[in-house]
Amino acid sequence: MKTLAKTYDPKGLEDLLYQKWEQNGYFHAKVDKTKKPFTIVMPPPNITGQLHMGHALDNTMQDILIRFKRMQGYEALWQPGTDHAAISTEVKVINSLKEQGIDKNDLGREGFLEKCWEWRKEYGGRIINQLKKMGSSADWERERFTMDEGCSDAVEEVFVKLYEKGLIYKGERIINWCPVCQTSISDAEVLHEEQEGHFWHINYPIAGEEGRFVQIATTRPETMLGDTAIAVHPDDERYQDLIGKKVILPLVNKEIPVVADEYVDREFGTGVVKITPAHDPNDFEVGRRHDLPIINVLNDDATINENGGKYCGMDRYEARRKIVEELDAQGLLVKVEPHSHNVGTHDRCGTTVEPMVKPQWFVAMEDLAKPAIEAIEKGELRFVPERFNHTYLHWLENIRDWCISRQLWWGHRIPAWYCDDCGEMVVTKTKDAPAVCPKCGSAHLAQDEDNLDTWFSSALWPFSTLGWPKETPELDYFYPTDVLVTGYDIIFFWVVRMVFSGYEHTGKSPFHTVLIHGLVRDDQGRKMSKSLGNGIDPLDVIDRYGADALRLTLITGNAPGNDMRFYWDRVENSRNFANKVWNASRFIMMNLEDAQVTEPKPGDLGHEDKWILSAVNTLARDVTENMDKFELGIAVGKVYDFIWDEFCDWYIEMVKPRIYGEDAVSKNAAFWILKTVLADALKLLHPFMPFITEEIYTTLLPEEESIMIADWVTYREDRHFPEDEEMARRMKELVRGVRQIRTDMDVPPSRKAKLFVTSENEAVRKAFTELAPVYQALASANEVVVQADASMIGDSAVSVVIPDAVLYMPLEDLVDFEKEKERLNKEKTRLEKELARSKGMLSNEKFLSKAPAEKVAEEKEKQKKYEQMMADVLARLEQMQ
RNA sequence: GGGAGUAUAGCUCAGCUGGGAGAGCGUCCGCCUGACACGCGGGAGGUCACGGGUUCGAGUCCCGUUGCGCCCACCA
Repeated sequence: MKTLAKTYDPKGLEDLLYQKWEQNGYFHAKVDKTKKPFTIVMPPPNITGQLHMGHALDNTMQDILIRFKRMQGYEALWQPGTDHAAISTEVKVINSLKEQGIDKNDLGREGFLEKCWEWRKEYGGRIINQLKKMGSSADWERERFTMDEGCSDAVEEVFVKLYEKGLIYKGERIINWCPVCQTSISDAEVLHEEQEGHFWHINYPIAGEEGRFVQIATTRPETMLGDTAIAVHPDDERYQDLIGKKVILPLVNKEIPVVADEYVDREFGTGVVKITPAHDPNDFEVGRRHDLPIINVLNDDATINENGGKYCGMDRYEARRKIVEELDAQGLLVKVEPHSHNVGTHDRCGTTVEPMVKPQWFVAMEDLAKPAIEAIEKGELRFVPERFNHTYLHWLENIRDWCISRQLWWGHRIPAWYCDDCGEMVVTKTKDAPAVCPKCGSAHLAQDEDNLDTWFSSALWPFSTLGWPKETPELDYFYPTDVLVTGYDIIFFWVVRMVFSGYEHTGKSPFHTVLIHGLVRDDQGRKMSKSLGNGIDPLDVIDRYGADALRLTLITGNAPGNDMRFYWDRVENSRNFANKVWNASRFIMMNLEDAQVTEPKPGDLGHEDKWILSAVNTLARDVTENMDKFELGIAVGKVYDFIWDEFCDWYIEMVKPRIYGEDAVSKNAAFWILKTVLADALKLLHPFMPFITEEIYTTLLPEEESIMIADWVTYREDRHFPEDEEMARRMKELVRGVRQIRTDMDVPPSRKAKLFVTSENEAVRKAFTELAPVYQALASANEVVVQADASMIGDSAVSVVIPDAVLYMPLEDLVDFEKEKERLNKEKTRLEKELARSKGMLSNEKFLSKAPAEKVAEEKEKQKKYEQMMADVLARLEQMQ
């Protein structure tokens, strides 16, 4: 048997164990119809990514569930992979090229893509290796990439299919444009932040009516260059005479009409709105209703274009200043008010997005959203915690068409070809791309320059990774998957899109449960971010405290859906727990050395043995229940408490005398229990702390190959001993009482005392007699005498009164009678309070008639005990007079 | 403007279907007791935000108030 170091050192060990697991193929799941499948798809990390606390939490939760199910006998597949992360990667590669003095455009599309693939080759595996450091037991043999052949085929399959159904269309619509990234982005990628701005009130002269103006208010004066109307509410009395007339657009000096539209809020501003269809989503709609021209005044980089006349070439903000200045000079600026309003920014770069009208590709959402909404109602999909059902539904019910085209190079290119000669468009898979135009026969065909939103491919992840659109055995067996684990910030981007894609393409929800977690924040509650520099590197934590400690820290006391803060103190505590487990095991194995342990006969088990056996049995049942309900924090908390408090601080201390004693039968029983309970506890702990449990388990049981393939602990009726659990409770109370006395009386542990236990109850006397050695160990007693009454005990003793018994501790000269009386009086006060409460309840007729019978019986039982204890306390006080 | 949360010990947070107020850290006292000082034993510390209600009984359910962040939203 290996000797174990005094403190647990995870360094080096974790990597070795991981290698062993991987080499033995424990992570690999196969199609096995004799077993039930359990599947989780890993949210694919970006190839540009570095492991952060969010990944650490997300993957720890998944690993816990997978390991738990695997031990329960499921064929557990954790399907991993990485995401090409279109825009993130493209930006990273552009920047790294820039450092080498290379411009993306000089390389051309092909050249640039080569660089991207090089990047992927160099960094794409980095985060996977970091996930392995966490102990993630994903099936790496099945690792996929969103741009690998299969996933790309799935993307084109879906695109063509949806196009043919009319659910994908190309159109001139208003979209969100990022002037820095120079691409369109979807609504989900726009963050709204409240910004302090201004409200400029401007007079627009009414055409043909010298000196008459109409006042409008705007927060973006520069867009007036693209105004093609102004609008008032059709029922607004103030402006009835204006409807149908024209106003002169200042600076541009062009006549534009006054239209009436319900969109206008009479109460807001002046009740007159300038209409810029090219640069505002609402105005775009108004423009459509009134057939207004669309004048785009911005270039892709948000400078004013040639439609802006003399402002052409100016930046949007510079133009704004200039325009305001000139309006003021012309006396058309009425006033400027401070005004806070929401500004849309690009979630990736923070740039203020500019709504623009451009030809883009869209997914029509209305029909697709319907089954995804019904999924919740039908119970085919649920969120944990449930409140996220609302978040999900609300978004789906108000969904707008999804802009899927991106002006990027890295990613899935839109599979559409145009004929240069006749303008015909062909949408088909790349492998079926036409050589000549099917309409005019021209060979001048060019593929659409745009790419797809990166989420278009991740939306298919649960089934594309399993082989779809091919009907693979994996797809048949592992799909639909079971649980999806992700943060609440990803619901709109990913979860929603996976669900409607699942229904549309496979007819099923891709998973039945979405387990949501929150953010890991810093110790001040701030988001961890690069710009703040407050991020904590999980690898650094692992390096200092081990992966098990990090995992335990992330899971303990964290409720689903809630954010948590990261504290080094808590990691330390986790590390301490690992060390505790290590040392308890070390102690057991040291003593077990050379011992031939056999299963004891039931009659050879002591109360304490049956208690701890029963306790771990109950624990297994409870923990399993919590795991089934995804209450991971509660589950691990129970294992933690059991190991530290019950097993280490009580049971191990209790059996020390037997271990060091001569009674072979009793010794064997103790050994067997220690070994059995430890093995069970390790199994229950394994999903949370895989490394340390593996190391100890295989050392404790050298015949076992790995704890990963051990069976989960299940509840056994034949290991349920409620009487012994009760006995243990009583015993602990008594021992705590003795310890309290020793502290109160300043009795050093070195001074051992004889203990008397008196009880009128014969069964209790018997149990205490059998437990005498336990008391000796736990209460530093040199002898324990059990008797029926206290008559033989002198006055010079302190006592502890517990239900059914009184414990006396003769201390001869050490006793301070006043202190002892004080103690007893305190006890008396406590009991009086309890009795009053109990009597109150039991004299309440409503309680007696309405509360469940068991509760009433329980209360009566309590009262009886209190009364008995009170009698004992009073007797002691009497005795001391 | 909507929506969903949260308010429990000095700090950070658990507390599932209503009946014991808890953990970690911190703090006080005593211990290097033959696994562990990354430890052991014993304490102190809370009107469970506030006001109502339902109930025999509420931190736990309902309504309202206040504080705090969060998400969504096209008021120019």
